Amino acid sequence: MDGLPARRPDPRVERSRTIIRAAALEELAQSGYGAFTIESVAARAHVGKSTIYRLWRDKLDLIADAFESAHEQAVPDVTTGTTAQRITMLVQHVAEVAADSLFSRCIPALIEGAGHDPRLRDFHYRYSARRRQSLTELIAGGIRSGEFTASCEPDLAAQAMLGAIFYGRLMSGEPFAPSQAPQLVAALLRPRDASSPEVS
Amino acid sequence: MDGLPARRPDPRVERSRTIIRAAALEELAQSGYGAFTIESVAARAHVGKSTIYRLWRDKLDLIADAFESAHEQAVPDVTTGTTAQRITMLVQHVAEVAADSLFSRCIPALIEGAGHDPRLRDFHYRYSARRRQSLTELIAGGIRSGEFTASCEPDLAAQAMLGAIFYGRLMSGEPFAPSQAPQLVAALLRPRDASSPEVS
DNA sequence: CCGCAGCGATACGCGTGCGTATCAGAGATG
DNA sequence: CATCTCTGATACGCACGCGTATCGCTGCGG
Repeated sequence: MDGLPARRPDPRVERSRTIIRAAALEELAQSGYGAFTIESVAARAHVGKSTIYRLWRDKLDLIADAFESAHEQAVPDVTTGTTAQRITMLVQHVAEVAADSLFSRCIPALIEGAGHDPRLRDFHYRYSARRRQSLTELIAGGIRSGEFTASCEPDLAAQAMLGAIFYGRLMSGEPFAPSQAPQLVAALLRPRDASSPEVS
Repeated sequence: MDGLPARRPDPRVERSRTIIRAAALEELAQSGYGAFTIESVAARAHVGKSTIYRLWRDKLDLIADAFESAHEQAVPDVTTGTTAQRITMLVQHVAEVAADSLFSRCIPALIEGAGHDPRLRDFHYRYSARRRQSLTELIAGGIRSGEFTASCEPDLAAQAMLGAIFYGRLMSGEPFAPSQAPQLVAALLRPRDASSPEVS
């Protein structure tokens, strides 16, 4: 039915998409959601405004797409070591990303945007939930296997770990130091054998 | 030196200030920082735009002042019970405020605004730091007095408790349930005598 | 090497919010 | 009751950003 000649895709299109998405994220990081403008993105990307409107319907569409593309910084699956070690590494990884990455600098914008656009809200909640769930499952697994005893529900422990990280990021000038991760994890998981470590 | 007749202050002025500050906070909660407009506030407060500009220099001045006035919801000084109980009550209080209060609904706006205006940033950081510090001191006191053993540095424990609360508020649809507060506190503080409570 | 798709630049109409100015009337003062 | 401050309404000029349209040019595909 399609008598179309099936022309090869022009490489310029994908190149534009990539450049513009990156510029959009930088703009979100710097200006936030409210002050985000298509014109700033165009200037930052050294691109004509029309190119942006050719590739995305509107401002919101670009923002949502930029976030979704940034999502690809997937959490690396740590599969070596004891469960406690794997948990520590996961927490440490999240702390590092939160401390310094383009995506993390966009989180304030994402929070603000989530209050305005359902599509952003869905993305934000889903993304956060996924990160939290994988940590929860790791903790639950460690408890099931008897490696340690949790001092509270796995999900609550996960929330405390992630919360500590983001509290530093969002509510104070000093981000959470990744080096504190082991201490934080140890505080919430009690090895079955060893006695509790004392802190003077 | 002042030959001024010292006229009594017109009550309408303070009344306007109060009404407009409240409307500004509601506007921040609903629209966020970026979409905040003086004209919306005026409409919401059933007040002329000129009245607002007569009492505040500009948009930022109003926002900063509205936040500072909301700050007055001071944390009640809990002074009864064991230190652990006082900590639990404090955490529970923060959780309740975070779950549902006008001020807490403004936090996304505050975070966004902190990225743009130094005055808002100072307020935000100072306010958060104060809350965190009072919790830290409470924990440190309980450790010093030998009531319990912390499983980590007091400040880190405080960060985990507050973080868990705000993670629920900002990063997922479900706010932190205040009923989880005792479990969270217990997980991070170990009574010196009793054996650790097990969670199946 | 031809033809066309994608490109940057530019200009446009529109809406919106800023911060200012003006003005008549309501309400507090004394 | 006379006075004068504060108030809400309204209009203004300005700047900015949206989303659209147009136009030559560039560089890719065939």
